[in-house]
Amino acid sequence: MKTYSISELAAEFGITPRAIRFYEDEELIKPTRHGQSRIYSPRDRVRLALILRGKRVGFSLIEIKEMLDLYDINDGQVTQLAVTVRKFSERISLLERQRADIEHALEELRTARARIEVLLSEKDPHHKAEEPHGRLIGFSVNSGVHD
Amino acid sequence: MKTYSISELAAEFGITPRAIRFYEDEELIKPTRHGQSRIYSPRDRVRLALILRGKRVGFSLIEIKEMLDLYDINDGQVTQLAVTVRKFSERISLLERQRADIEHALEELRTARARIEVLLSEKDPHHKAEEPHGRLIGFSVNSGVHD
DNA sequence: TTCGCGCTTGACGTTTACGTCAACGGAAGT
DNA sequence: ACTTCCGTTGACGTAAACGTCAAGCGCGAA
Repeated sequence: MKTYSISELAAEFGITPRAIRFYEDEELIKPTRHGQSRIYSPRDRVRLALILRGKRVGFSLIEIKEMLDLYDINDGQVTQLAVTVRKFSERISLLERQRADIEHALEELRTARARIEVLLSEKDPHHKAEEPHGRLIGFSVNSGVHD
Repeated sequence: MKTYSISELAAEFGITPRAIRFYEDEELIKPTRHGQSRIYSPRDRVRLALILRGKRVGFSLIEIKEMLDLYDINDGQVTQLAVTVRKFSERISLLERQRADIEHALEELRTARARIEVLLSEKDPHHKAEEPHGRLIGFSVNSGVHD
């Protein structure tokens, strides 16, 4: 079975060895050892990928640990399934809101960019542009205020 | 024109006055004053909403400030439009990746929840469940490792 | 054997985004 | 006049997620 050194993984994922060791301190991964050196299995590598993805979607390391533990738990007996379901449901609705936020932000950024590009194309190939007078981007007054 | 007090806005957005003052320290909002007290305009309120949405999608306060400044800049002369476009494009692709990450996470959470619910329904109404032996959720080995 | 390289474990520093007092000020009700 | 709010400005504390040394170990090449 293939193994990895800490710096290999660090390079592959674009992080530092320090970060990986930190994840170990926080008990998110437990590589084996060869003497003193850490040896990472493919499974460790997958966990690392999951950790990073978790981070990208805004989870804290503690939350990520909890979720990884939930994955692992079911290797043995099934514990507190109801709690697990509740947690997952909470996560899901949180993520759905976040996705909606992102879509809003994307929309605004895209239209803003489009307007700016119009300005640029008016300036560059021909010569002048005088029209745009007020602000470029109107705030959408109802943007994100909770219900 | 309607105005708001700091605690009004704090209550409306579910944050503390301290947080709002902090945003002012960091120059993300500049309310007017009546004596010592801060007076917030509808525009300030919108900015606050944008700040919070920015946070929800993972921007730092500094990044949010930059973006708000970009919105404002165009009230006067048009500065460094090309730079603006580039920044916006970067943001957009970053957000798109983040959205993809979220959709991955949502998928996994939903299927995991579904499987757990099956286990629960087998346990509760009738009596036993013996089959589930290995782990519940298989890691999708290629999950999020960058290209 | 000595060099350099990669790895190790502390230990302390740093940034972000506020929380948490402390001490004070002005307006409003009784 | 006194208390009660709501607001203010410091100043210090805190949690998360590492960064940044320092000092040392083991191992293969020269």
